[in-house]
Amino acid sequence: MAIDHLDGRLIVLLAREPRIGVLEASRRLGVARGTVQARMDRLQSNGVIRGFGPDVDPAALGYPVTAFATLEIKQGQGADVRAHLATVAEVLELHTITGHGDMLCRLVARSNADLQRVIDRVVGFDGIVRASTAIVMENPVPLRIIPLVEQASDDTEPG
Amino acid sequence: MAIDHLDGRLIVLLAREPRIGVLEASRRLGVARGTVQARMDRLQSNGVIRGFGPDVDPAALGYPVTAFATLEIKQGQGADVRAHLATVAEVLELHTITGHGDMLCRLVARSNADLQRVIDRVVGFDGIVRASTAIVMENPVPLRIIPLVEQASDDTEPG
DNA sequence: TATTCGCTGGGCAATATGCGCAGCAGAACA
DNA sequence: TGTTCTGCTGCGCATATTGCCCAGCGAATA
Repeated sequence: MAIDHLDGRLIVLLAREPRIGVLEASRRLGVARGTVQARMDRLQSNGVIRGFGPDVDPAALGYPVTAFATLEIKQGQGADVRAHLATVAEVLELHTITGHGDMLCRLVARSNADLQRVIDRVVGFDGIVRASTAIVMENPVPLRIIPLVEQASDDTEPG
Repeated sequence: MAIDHLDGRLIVLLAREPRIGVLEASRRLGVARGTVQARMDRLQSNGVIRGFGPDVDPAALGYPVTAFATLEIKQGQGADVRAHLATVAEVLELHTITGHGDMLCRLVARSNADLQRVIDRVVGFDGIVRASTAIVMENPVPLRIIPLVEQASDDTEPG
């Protein structure tokens, strides 16, 4: 479950040079090829590494606007709302949360005007009582995981 | 900029079988190897595909708790706050959003109790006036991009 | 009509992969 | 103290893939 320092270095290396081969990775890390192979297998069957899916930029696809919407759901309609939102391609992720509002979702749109269409599509569903939207202006820290990986691997093996 | 249907199929294929080679991809798509190579190069230099970084699961690293925090920032302290949050490994992403100079960030923690430590760390900074946190309970739609890719490629080439 | 562009299909040397193997050091354990 | 695991090493081999070249060809374009 926990990762050691070699795992951490391997993940960082993979993040930096994603299309690197096992052999080259073993050279960079200074370990045997079989070791890298075994570590990668373990990390993947552990679920630490879910996959190596291509990291697609919505903006480059023509969806440069990102927003977060907090949704208030009618009692007992949760499952229907989830199913509805799953069918909307512009809904990139959906969470159920504590506190004010019941769900939080990340939306993308082709423009600010187009965002209105997306929101209408999202909230145009019976179970949704109210939606409150915040448009993203800047993204000073894009989604990242490497610092956490380094922290986790340092926790395990301080050397 | 826009992607055609072949690009879409290629991205979907890469998403489904990430460690696939160029040759195998060309066989699956029924096109020449050079074509796949050229498309991949183009998608990457376009910025449509940012990379193939390993998709690491924070939960498997020992951080199963996710939360979103909305921050209220003291006027003119934005840059300092951004720099501060960038140093906190548990801050996985940070956005500035519309409203009153506010920010939205995604946090992870080792437990609900540990989340308190993270929040203290986040808000224990001069420029932050107030923080409101929503803990994620379920994640019905994990971060995804494939439906949007399919939509974008269908827009371009309906056939 | 001439040109450009993207795709095809082939060939080539160099490289990487998947796989198996034995040896070895350290840790756990009786 | 001796035994058993476990993980890493370093090696070899057959096969598959890569990176790079080329000429031809059809469609769109000037």
